[in-house]
Amino acid sequence: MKHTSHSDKPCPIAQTLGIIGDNWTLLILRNCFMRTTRFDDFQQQLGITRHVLSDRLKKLVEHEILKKVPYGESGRRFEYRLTKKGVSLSPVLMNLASWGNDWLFDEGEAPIEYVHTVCGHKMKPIQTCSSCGEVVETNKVKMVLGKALSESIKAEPSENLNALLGYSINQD
Amino acid sequence: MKHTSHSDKPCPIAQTLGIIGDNWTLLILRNCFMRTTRFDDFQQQLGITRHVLSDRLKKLVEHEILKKVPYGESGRRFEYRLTKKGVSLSPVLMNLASWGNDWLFDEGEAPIEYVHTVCGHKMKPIQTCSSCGEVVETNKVKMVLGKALSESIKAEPSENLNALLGYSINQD
DNA sequence: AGATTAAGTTCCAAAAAGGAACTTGTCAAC
DNA sequence: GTTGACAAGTTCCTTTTTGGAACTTAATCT
Repeated sequence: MKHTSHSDKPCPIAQTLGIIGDNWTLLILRNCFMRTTRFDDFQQQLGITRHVLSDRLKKLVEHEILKKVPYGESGRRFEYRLTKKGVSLSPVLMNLASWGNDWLFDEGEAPIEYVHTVCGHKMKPIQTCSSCGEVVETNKVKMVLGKALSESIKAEPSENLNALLGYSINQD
Repeated sequence: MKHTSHSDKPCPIAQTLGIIGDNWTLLILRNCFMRTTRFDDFQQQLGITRHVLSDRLKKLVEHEILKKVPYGESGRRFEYRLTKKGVSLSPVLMNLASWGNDWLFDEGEAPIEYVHTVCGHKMKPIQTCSSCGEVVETNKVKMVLGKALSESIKAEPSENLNALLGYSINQD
């Protein structure tokens, strides 16, 4: 009935996708990271319709991923700027880019690459564990229920319990 | 005119989002990582309509993110399983989950957490540099044009060159 | 003053998603 | 050997969301 926003589910992935998981928002954010700040610039660079752009920017501002900053004397023109919350989406974008480079382009033909300015070399993002610092392999990670969700499950046992227990990776 | 797929742009983020960047695909993949393999299970767990689910699974199989494996005697029933290409999307999902945990829930109330089974502790994914191994801060990364894109830019200078030069991060 | 720019709105047609029932081939039980 | 249930989709119709283009409003440039 109501257009199902994923935001009511108790899953951080679903809720995050409820905010940024549509066809345009992550591209808007990509351009934010590339210093685009103004309405018409987003519109032209992305080829998005003005109506949809307006909606998405509003939503991003509501969720404090962007902030709308007046500029100029009159204060009637605005810049959209990433907040800390917005900047912290950077790993999501970098991993999307890295996956695209790895799987959608030939070796050495990746259209966009990252350079780590600290060491000066080309880089890919590598995931490590915040506890032990080691590189994390996908099949060495388990999902576990946090307090809130495990309580809500106890209160209302659901048929997709299996979807919440953990995961392991299928080969090939 | 044609429904703009982002796939024709020379950007790995846009192309990746052209494949997995719609409202449902990443949730389907989340459930793949949680061992869901069958059509009806996806449908019930996600509450997605069968038609859309069918489309999305087809697309994921075409892009070799999932493979469709017959099972049972008749071979007329199928499992959808992650390929290597699909499994390598794991960092994207983990970072979405980690961002959601950090920003959408209170301390200690995160509904789903990760445990690194090597060290046995709760973990968040931390990005490090594939060259020097150090932790990567967002504002210490620069985007650079790869060969293919810089050639294509030379051939056809575009008004959004600025969108391709690099980025730095806005504070707050 | 007149033209241009910025940031949106409004309106209509086209595309995509939601909802529910229907199909097709298998298996298992009566 | 007919009935019922199941798995994996399709089909059909309605509602929502996009796309495309023009219009608005106020401020700014020339």
